[in-house]
Amino acid sequence: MLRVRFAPSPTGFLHIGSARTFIFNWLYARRHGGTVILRIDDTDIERNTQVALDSIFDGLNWLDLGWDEQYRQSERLALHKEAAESILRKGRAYRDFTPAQSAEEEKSREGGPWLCNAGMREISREESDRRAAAGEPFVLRYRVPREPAHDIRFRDGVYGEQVKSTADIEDFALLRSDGSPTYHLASCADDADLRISHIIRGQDHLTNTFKHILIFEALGIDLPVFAHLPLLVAPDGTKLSKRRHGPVVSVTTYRDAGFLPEAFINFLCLLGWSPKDDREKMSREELIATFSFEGINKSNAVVNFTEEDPFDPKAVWLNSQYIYAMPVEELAGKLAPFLRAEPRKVLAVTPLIQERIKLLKDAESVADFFLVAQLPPYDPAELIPQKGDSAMALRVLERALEILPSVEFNHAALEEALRSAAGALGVKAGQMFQPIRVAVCGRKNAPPLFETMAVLGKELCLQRIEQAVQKLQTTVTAN
RNA sequence: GGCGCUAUCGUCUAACGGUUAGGACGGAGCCCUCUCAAGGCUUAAAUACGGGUUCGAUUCCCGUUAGCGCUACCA
Repeated sequence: MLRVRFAPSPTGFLHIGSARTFIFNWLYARRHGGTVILRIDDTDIERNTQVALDSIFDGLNWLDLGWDEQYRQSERLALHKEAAESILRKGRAYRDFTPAQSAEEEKSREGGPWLCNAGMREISREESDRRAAAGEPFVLRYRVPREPAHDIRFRDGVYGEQVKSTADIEDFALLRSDGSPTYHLASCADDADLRISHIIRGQDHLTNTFKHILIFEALGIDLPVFAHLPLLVAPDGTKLSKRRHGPVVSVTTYRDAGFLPEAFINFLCLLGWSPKDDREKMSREELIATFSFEGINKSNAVVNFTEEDPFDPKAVWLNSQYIYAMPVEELAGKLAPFLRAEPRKVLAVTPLIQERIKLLKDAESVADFFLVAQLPPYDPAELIPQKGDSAMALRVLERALEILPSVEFNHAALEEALRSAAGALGVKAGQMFQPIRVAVCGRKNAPPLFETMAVLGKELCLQRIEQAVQKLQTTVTAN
């Protein structure tokens, strides 16, 4: 039975690298009919926060992929302790009574590899038991088999054969001096207990895997399959981090900007993985059917964001492709929270802005003039058409005011009326449309004029054109 | 410092010894067009460096350089 797990620790919001790890785990499980386990790795009591935990669930829920089982490490401490004791009983761990070192002392040992605190490995079991019973604090360390050293090897699903000598592995901690389990112990004990068959995680754990293999061996369980994912890095090449890069790496930032979860997932999949053909936009089903470790790249992938633009242009482009392909009713539903207008209005506006937004949030600025009662102030010079003057603008608008009351507000009738009016005035169609567009929308760049006018309605259009005429007249007299 | 991983256009990537080194995003240009978009077409842009192996290396090996990761009683 194939079982995978995603194990975030609630020390900050869910970041996009973690989200990708989750997605790849999910895809792999769905592809092979396996089980997805969400395990909250909250053994670091100092740094865990409820806000972070909520943010992780916010992000995960938004992705809408779901999972099958859920656990919390802090509720499984007895299991971790038991694992630690069993390792100690087997003689594969020892108590280290050395007091915790300060940061400065840590620095002083730089220059050579630290492997263990000399002497502590050799303390007799009797003395060790006695001192522990007397209440002396200790760190429980793995007794890494050295002298003779031997190679630990495994085959990574992505990186291939991996070898490391035990001579290069330090006696890492299993239990802290307060008795709490470290990440390595808790993670392995849980992976063993939950019968995780495939561990798919970030490449930052590649070298930790040797330690984990030692723990699994001591626990006496079969090794799972390991597959490590290349890291997501910032444009400066450093690992994405909440501290250095801020909210741009948070999944909820993407949600709030109006990414569609499908597009976001699609984008993340393309970072460090390739279907090996030229497909870019892929549905959830296609991703499940295509995903495999063979397609995963070995080198880190840059998420291309800047201070001015927090989102990778490719993510934005993919999102736009999903928006363009979406049925109007569905898109209108997604747009509603961003537009804060009545559903009927949103539905009418949606087809006009669908191809003009890349993020749902863009709708706000693209569709504003549809939704406000009063247009924000604009420069009357905008009303002047190409190769024309304010007199021409005035003639056009006044003419529009004459003919529009008797025109039915639909595409065909408006086009017919305005084109023939242009002919009668001796101006080009564009010169006719431009002043009206600005009068009605308050700016030069807007959706197609006739549909726009139809949605706005006759009354509002006439009102706005009248206002434009007044603007022009006051500027003319002022000059 | 030690150990490990990685290295193709600005970015994401394809080419698992033989290609004019392909695609996508972004850029530039053209077309379409009532503006803006969308769409179509065209274009610039890469094998980090140095040695091998081979008839032939982006591809295999070694070295250099660079980046990243681990080296915690963080995860």
